[in-house]
Amino acid sequence: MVTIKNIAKELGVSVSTVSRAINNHPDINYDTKQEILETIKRLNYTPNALARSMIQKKTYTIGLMVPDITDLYFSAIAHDVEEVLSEVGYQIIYGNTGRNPEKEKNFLFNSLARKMDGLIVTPDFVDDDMIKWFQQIEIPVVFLRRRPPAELNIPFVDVDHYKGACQAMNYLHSLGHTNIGFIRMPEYSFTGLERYMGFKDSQEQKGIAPPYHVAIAEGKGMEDGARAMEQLLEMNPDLTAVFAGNDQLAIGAMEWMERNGIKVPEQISIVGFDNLELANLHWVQLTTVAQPCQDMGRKAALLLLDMLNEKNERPDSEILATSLVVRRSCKSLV
Amino acid sequence: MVTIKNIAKELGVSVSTVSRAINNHPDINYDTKQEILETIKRLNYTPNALARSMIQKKTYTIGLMVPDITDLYFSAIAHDVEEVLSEVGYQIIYGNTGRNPEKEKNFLFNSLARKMDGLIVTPDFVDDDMIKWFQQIEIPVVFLRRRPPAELNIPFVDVDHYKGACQAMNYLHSLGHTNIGFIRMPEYSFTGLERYMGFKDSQEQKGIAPPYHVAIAEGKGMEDGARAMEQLLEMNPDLTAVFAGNDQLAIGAMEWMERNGIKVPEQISIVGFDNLELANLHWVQLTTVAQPCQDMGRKAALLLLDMLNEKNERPDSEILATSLVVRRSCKSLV
DNA sequence: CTGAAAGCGCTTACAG
DNA sequence: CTGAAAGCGCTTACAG
Repeated sequence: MVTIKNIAKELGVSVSTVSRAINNHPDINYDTKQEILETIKRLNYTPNALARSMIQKKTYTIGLMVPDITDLYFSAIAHDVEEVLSEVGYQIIYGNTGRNPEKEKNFLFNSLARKMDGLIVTPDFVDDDMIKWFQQIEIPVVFLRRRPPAELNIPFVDVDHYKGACQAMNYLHSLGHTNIGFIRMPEYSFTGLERYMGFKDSQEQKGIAPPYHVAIAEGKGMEDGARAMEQLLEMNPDLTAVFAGNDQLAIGAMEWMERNGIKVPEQISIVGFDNLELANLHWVQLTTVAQPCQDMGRKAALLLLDMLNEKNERPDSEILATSLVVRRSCKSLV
Repeated sequence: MVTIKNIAKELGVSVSTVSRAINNHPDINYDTKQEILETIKRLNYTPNALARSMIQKKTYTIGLMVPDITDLYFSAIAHDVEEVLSEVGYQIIYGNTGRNPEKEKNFLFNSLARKMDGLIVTPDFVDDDMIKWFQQIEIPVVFLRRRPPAELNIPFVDVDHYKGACQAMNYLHSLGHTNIGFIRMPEYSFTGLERYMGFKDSQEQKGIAPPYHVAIAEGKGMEDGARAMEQLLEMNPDLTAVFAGNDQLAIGAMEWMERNGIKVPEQISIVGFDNLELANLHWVQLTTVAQPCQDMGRKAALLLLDMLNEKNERPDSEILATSLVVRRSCKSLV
């Protein structure tokens, strides 16, 4: 492997001089620099980023920890984070936790050992130890789609799931629905919880008394939505509308209804959340709550950059607003 | 920042001893080791992976370069690659090229500077310079979804797109279709080209004379499929079947037909490629060619591991077989 | 079992 | 403008 030493020896100069040529240092003779640059090219020399990082205390690597890169949401985020950060010379070390606490810890601990410059993370298990850990580390961190606990002074970027759910419920209420079922995402899902709170509080504020009919889906996929829909109708055959925690669940529910001869929206109205491309399919035309999926990764990366550049040590968090996309899955009762 | 020196000083031992404790070296007194380990915990010391890598010539990082992480296919790959490799201590440095030659080169060059241990890549621009580059580098590389040019002795993992397309065409032929249109993915797509070759050769072998009616889509999305479908019917109003380069294009075409009162499969049969979850939607029920999406990332990671462990310097490439999934989008003419 | 020393490939004052 | 030297935080023979 060719090193800075080889280049120096080849030309009979010192390694300092070679280093200066590489790093565009002003204190170097023009001709010497040209010669060095040429030799570098000829010998196919690549500076060792590790050695450089050791001295400069900067690795130009950012850790990106997500629960599931396969989730459309997170792949969009990964795309944008990479786009923004690679533009200014950073590389992304990505970790997929699968919501496994061990993998989460592992990734986070490794980020210290590897001296990453910053972290963009979606942690699912922030216990007391984790909180202490986040308090100790000295590199900038941004939370993505998760709100840090009160003890942690970490900026975050998230969508206002709660308000989004309220938008959906207000719409349903405005159409005259009161007997509304809810298909909730699995309990582990933080966003699922917030959306559920939006559902519950909306019903309460509308003066609708419990019990509220909620089916908790086993997963986030379409089959899970179908099963949940079945449960929902078993416990409450009279419901006129369903609010599903995400589009996939909603579409699964629609499929189940289609198979069982229940007409949407004539017999049952349905609203989803996410506004996936799917929701706009001709056969689906699902009314749903859109979240600004494109912006999240970009915003998180920009926040982190501000912190890295010390422009802003503790930038403000961003809570992105949702918007209701009305299509053809709801019927008015009034 | 606490270093191995601090630990050593704290206990009045040498750094060598501390190092031995950390690395489970046998030549160390049991009690000393316990003391050191305890101090490490107390002082919250994390070994510097950069310093270690410099000496050991091993970074435990793998580069993963994909054109678009947002593509379902690549996010599944990224998921599996991470799963397999993180299990044995590697971390993934991920790069998204967006099919931009500059970004591709950048990522590849950086992988040398950062001393990555291996590379799993999907390059779109392998010109002569790139070929030379791949020949020079000394780390193991696996191509994913791309066949390396003949000069390059690099193993790859890919799906047999050509045969898959032939499967689809054979099916259509067996149903009596001969006037078949093809919706081709954009020209930049390598997989699109292979699938197109499968279409063309199948028609030829069936003894069907040109011209073959092909619409090249502008993108890979549903709207692109819709537009292509329109073009296809303009140039050939009599076609009885359409083979689309991927499911999204196929579904876009179906939507367009639905909007224009053309019944699938009564008037026009359609076959897709990929077997996305979408294809199984109740309203879609698209007959399509399934590719073993889960296996690719895993297989590529396993190949790379073999090379990293020097079990096998040049393992065999893997060409994964597709399978036809018959649903309800094709009608028999015989 | 332990420590002193060399060295990984660089950068950065410092002296000239 | 240039070079010698120290040092980043480790590991690894080598000697004892």
